Amino acid sequence: MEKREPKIEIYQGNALDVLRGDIGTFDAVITDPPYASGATLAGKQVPTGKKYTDTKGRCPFPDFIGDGMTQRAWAHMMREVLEAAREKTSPGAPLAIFIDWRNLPALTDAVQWAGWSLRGVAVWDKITSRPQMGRFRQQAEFLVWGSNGHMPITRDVPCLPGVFRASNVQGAERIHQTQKPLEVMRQIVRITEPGGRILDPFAGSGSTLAAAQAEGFDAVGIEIHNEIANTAAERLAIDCA
Amino acid sequence: MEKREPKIEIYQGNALDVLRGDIGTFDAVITDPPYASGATLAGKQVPTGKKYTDTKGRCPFPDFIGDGMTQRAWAHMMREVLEAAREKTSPGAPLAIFIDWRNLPALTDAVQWAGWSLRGVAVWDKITSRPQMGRFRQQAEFLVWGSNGHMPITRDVPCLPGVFRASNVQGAERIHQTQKPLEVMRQIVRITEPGGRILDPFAGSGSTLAAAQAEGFDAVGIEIHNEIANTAAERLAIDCA
DNA sequence: AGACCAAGTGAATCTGTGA
DNA sequence: TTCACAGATTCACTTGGTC
Repeated sequence: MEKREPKIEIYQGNALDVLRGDIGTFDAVITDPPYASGATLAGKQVPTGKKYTDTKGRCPFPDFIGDGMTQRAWAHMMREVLEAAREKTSPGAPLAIFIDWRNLPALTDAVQWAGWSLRGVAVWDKITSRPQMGRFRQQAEFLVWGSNGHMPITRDVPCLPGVFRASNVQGAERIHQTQKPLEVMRQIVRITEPGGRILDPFAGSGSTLAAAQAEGFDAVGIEIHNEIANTAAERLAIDCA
Repeated sequence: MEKREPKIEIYQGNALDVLRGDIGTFDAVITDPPYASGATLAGKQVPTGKKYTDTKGRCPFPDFIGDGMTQRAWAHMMREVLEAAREKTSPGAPLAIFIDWRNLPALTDAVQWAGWSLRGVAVWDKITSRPQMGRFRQQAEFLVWGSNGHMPITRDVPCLPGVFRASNVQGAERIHQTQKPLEVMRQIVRITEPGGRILDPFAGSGSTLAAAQAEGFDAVGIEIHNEIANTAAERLAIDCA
């Protein structure tokens, strides 16, 4: 059998608006949303430009939209997007969402409110991170995952790891602040059944899409920020819709 | 300077009752509570003996009390115990609690309701676990940690890892179903300032106490189950109060 | 090398209740 | 009595490590 080239698409726009349009159905939802990490407590939001700066105060990346929300507003937004996504998703399809420890409880709530079955929390071990005297390192990010209702174990998908060990993307490879390593994303997209079509409603630099491409899945990304969407399209050598 | 032998104590009884008595003050709270993981949904409680069996249906360890509660009741119990513990704890003292992914959101709530400042989530990577086709392995447990109010970074404590990789305790070493590896516990108790006194309100097999002993901290454990308390006391070569 | 094991899980089967 | 449904019980099972 001849190998078909996977079809990868990016839409520039708001996830909810795009999901309300005619974009077909999906067999997996895999994403890395903005984290609202400046806003664990109301009134403590930090402008994004101040947070992701290097030691000299430079911030080489565009701000995200969504970061800087309060956790309440963020959870509400996530629930709406996840619900809209679920409505375009086949029964039993998997869901996988990256999150940090601060927003993990809010996200597990949002996932369940949106009608997904919560099934577990996997871990990305970044191996290194900024050390802090007298504390445990902030060395891991989390992958909350679940399914659209009942998920039979007879799907044509192997057993996948529960901890991914990989260093952060650094140097010229890195085109987005919170970019996930391709080797990690390639393992994660394999939760999709062969031939499946993946949705990433917060596509960012397009790591999910690149992994889908590498593993032979069709994929659709949505990215609200124009500049980031164009960078991702360039990386994937496709046009941005 | 001569090295003093650390003082390790175990009380057999209910954590709340013992904490209301005269047991002095503490410089850290480190524990591994029952997870109530059979009861994520009300009405779905599984008797402990049925859950942690091997492939032949054997279960060589006694049940724990607390497992099999609904998540609501469990969260309420945790809040009460953590609040009572905090009242016996010095300002800025660290808190560290093991939990699985099901109860992590409920626990972060309980920690905050009990007046502790939530500071992070570390990870124990168990390396192996039961595989399941088409899923991410359930390969990690979590360590929710925080402090009793403001926690200065000038404490005399080094930088500690955010991910602990260690295999489960197996064979004759294992005296409790859910025993944590000593090498992991030794790293965790080091969150305590030198010379500090550690409280474990759910002592179980006494891994926290053994680690405290090995690292030179005083420690007090509370264990409700008589048989388990005696086994722990034996392991630590002390008497059970 | 080989046996054994995993803070389990899903599917199939059995049991009990109410219409 | 039969059927529908929910809850409870039983059982088969998977990978990679450790002993």
